[in-house]
This record gives sequence, C-alpha cells and structure tokens, in this order.
Amino acid sequence: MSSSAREAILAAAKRTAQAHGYGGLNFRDLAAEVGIKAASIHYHFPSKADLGAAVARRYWEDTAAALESMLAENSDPLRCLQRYPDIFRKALESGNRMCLHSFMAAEHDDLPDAVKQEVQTFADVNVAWLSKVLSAAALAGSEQSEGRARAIFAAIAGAQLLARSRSDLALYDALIASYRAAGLLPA
Amino acid sequence: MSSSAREAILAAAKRTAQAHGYGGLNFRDLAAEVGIKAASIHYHFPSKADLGAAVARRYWEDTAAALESMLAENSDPLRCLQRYPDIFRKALESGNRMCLHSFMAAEHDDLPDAVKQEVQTFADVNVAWLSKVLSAAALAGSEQSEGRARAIFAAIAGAQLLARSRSDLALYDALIASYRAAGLLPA
DNA sequence: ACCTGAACACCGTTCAAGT
DNA sequence: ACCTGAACACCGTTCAAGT
Repeated sequence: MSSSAREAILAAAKRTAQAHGYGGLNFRDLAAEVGIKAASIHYHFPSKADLGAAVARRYWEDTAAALESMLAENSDPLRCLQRYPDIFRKALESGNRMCLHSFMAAEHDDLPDAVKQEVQTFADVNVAWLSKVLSAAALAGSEQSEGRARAIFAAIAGAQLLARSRSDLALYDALIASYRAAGLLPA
Repeated sequence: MSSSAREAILAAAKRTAQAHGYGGLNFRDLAAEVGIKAASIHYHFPSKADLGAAVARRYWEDTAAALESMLAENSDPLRCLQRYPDIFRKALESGNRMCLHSFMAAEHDDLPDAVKQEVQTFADVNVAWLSKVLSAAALAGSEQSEGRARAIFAAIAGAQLLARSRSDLALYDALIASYRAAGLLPA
C-alpha cells in the first residue's frame, strides 16, 4: 500500500495529540514510532500545520462516522443520547487520553488557522448530531435543541477534562450521573 | 521592594500560562517581559517546575481570596452562585484567556508532580466553595452538594473551553444560560 | 542579594540533496 | 515517489563573573 506510511503517521499523531496536544506533537518521536526518519514525515505532510490539520480532520471524520453508525444501530434516539458520554469515556479508558477538540481548544492561540478550522468542525459535527437526536427524542423543540446540544457537548468535555486531571474514571462517571440528576442529560 | 522581580515574573507567567499553558512558558520571553535576562529567573525559581508550581499555587490562592470576598460581600448565597460564572467570563474578556486549571488539566501528562498538586488544589478550592454555597442556599443536601458542586465546576470549565475555541463571549453566555435552563445552575 | 554573558546539551523544523 | 543528512533556531540549565 502506497499510503501506509501516511496512515501510520496519522494514527500515531492522533494518539499523541490526544495526550500531549498539538504542541506535544513532534516529528522525531512520531518518525521513530512509524519506523522512518523525522525529515521523511515532511514528504507526507509539508509542515506541522499540515499534519495537525490532517489529524484534526481525520478525527472529526472518524467521530462523524461513529455517531452515524450509532444512530443506525439504535432505533431509539433516547438510547443514543444515553450512550453519547461513552465516547468520551473511551478516550479516558485508553491511557487517560482526551478529546482532541478539547486539547486543541485550550491551545487555540498557538494553532495554525487550518487546524483551528478542523477543530471547529469537530464541535459542529457533535452539536449537529446531538441537536438532531434531541429533536428526534422530542426532548427539545427545534429552536432550543441546538442550544441544549451545545450545553451537553461543553459539559461533557468539561467532565472529561476534570476526570483526566485526576486520572479518575469514577469521577467522570459521577459527573455524568450528576448531569443526569440535574436534568442536563436524559436519565 | 526586594520581591518585585519575583512578583513580576509570577504575574507575567500567570498571564502567559493562561493563554499558552505550562508548555508555552519559556524563560527567555518571560525575562524579556520583566526586563531581566533569562538566567536571572533561575535565581528566583531554580527550575521550570518550581516556577510552574509557584504560578499554579498563586493562582488558586488568588481565586480562594476572590471567592471568600464574594461571599463576604453578598449575604445571599444564591447571589454568589449566580455570580460564579462571571469569574470564568472575566478570563475570556481578558484576551480570550482561560482558567489555568483547565489548561493544565489538558497538559496533565506533561506536568511535574509539584505542579499537578497545585492544579488539584485549585479544583478542590472551587468545589469546596461551591459545595458550601449550595448547602447554604439550601439547593442541595449536604450529601449531594459536593457532587453538584463538581458538576457545576466541570460544566463551566467546559463552557469556557468551547467559547475560547471560537473566541466567542456570546457563546459562553449562551452556554451558561442553557445550564440554567436545564437546571444545572440556579436561575 | 541580585543579575548576567557565555556555553552546553538537547530537540523540533527545514531544505537541499540523495536514491 | 520516497527518504535523509546536516544545518538552523530554540530552550532549559549551569556557572563563573559582575555589581
């Protein structure tokens, strides 16, 4: 496969960025992981900005696909809403990693414009999906569903962030339970 | 004043860290801002870890003082709860900066232990204050108040993070309004 | 007490050059 | 097409020296 090096770089960069951010991405470590030299990465991604944008784009593409298949597998939109926090939980389960969007949101001031663009699209994809599911579950009118969707997305990102800072999965679960008890998420 | 250089370093480092994180701190830029040379910072802070820990400590000390004075100025605990999100709003107003705790929570894997310690204390201070105020406002039983306090802290951090990623203060306000509408925050 | 110049080891990034 | 060596810029740190 002619694109296997490129794919391997993308996969390794995604994993690293979820733990160390865009700033934590570095060509030498990445290259070592893939089995080539640091300078060779520039053949596939001319600059770090290009790599970052490609990683962020792939990240939201994968998420969009996962969300769509979740919707396809569950006829009940309420069930989808209940499972949504599991996506963010999985990142914590996998080496206390976090959502790439959240990390890059923090790094906003240091991000090339092309990367910022893809980061925004990740949020848009999640909010649009949540909004659609909220409407389908008749949990929010079509005018309010987007606002509620944004609130859910932001709150879950915050829960993941706090849980990560303690390396505490149980804290994440407790926060999601609190959101449900408070009425932000459906029980 | 014998400590003015030290204080100036702390203040500059705090501002930088709120926009670029611990990783974005560097002695040369910091020194230039303060008007001394990079090597001189080591007289006040032997290592970067020492500086980072001192900044994070000062950050939660300042926050603790602000929270206590808010409580002293407002006899009504409910009023305090309503004003709590303003603290996070002010950081966004000030050059789209964010809570140091949130940024360092993201950077968790790359933080020296002494810094992690202070980051945790910031969360503890906020949660303890929120818990106390929730109980005083009779909005949560003493068993549930800590859980609710954590949920509020995490959700507001998430709102700030999302708003920062768009440089959009109105989005922050909308998210807080959504939290109120959903019942997570008192209206 | 407080500060600095100079040097060190290290690392990410770039680019001209290799095959 | 794909990869690399070597140079470059930068950063945290040290230390002998300065005031």
